[in-house]
Amino acid sequence: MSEICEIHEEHRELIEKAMERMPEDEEMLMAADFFDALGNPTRLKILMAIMEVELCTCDLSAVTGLSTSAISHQLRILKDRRIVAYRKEGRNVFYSLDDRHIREILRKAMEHLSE
Amino acid sequence: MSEICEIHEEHRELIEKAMERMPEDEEMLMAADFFDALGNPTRLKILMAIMEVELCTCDLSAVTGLSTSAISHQLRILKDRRIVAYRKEGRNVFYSLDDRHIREILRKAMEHLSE
DNA sequence: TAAATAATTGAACAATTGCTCAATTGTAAA
DNA sequence: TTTACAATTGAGCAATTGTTCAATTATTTA
Repeated sequence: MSEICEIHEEHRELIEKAMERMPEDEEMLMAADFFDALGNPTRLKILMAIMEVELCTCDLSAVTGLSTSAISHQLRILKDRRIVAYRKEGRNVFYSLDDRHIREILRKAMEHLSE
Repeated sequence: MSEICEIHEEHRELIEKAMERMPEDEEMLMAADFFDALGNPTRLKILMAIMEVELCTCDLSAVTGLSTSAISHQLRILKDRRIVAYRKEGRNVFYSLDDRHIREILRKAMEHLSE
C-alpha cells in the first residue's frame, strides 16, 4: 500500500509522469468494465457470431449450445455496455454489434493471438 | 440448450455460416482469457502505467495504491498471458508491455470509450 | 378470446476472483 | 556471514460471476 522501495525516490519523476498520463479513474473503470464484458467465452462467442450478421436470442442459443435464458442474461450485460444493439421484430429480438470499434477491437485481438 | 425457435429453420443457413466463420473453441477461450486479463481495474491500471515506460513492482504499488503483494498477484496473471514482459535488475523486476498489439488494443478501446 | 412461442427476469447455488496476511525466496549491502 | 529489502507465494475469505430453474412478459396465431 504505502510501502516505498528505495529506488522509488529516484523513480519519483517517472512515476509522476506515468500518473499524469493515466486516464481518470472513472474512464479506467469503464474501460475495465468494457474488457470484462468481452472476457467471457459465452459473451465472446455471441459477439463473434454476430460479427457479420444479426441473429436472434434463439439463434445464439443454437450457436453456443446454451439455454436462451443463459444467453439472455449475457446479452443484457452486452446491451448495458452498448456493445450490442438490438432490434425487435415480432416476438424475436435481433442482435448486432453496436459499432465498428467493437469489430476492430475483436479483429485486432484475434490477430494478436494468432501469432 | 436444444430449444429451436420457429424461425430457426429458416435461419439454419445463416446460423451455419456464422458457425463456420467462428474461430475454434480453443482460440475463443484464449481470446476470452486475454480480454478477461484486461478486464480488471487493477490490471488495467498496471498496463496503462507501463504504456510508455517500464516500472518495477514497487512503483506499480505506489501508482495504484495497492500492496506489492496484490500487484504481484495481478502481474502474474499478466505475465502468464504474455501481456507484460519483465526484466530483472538486482532485486527489482521491471515490467513493460509485451508487444505493440497490446498497446494498439488499449488505445483503440480508450478511443472507443471516449465518444 | 385462448394457446403457443420468444424473450426476459429473479432467486439460488457452485465456482471463481481479488484482496490481505504471513511466510518465503533471491539479491545486495553492511 | 548477517541484515535489509524487493518480490513472490499460498492460504483464507468475502464478494462476484455464470449458470439453471421457474415464473413472467410480450407478441402472434388459432
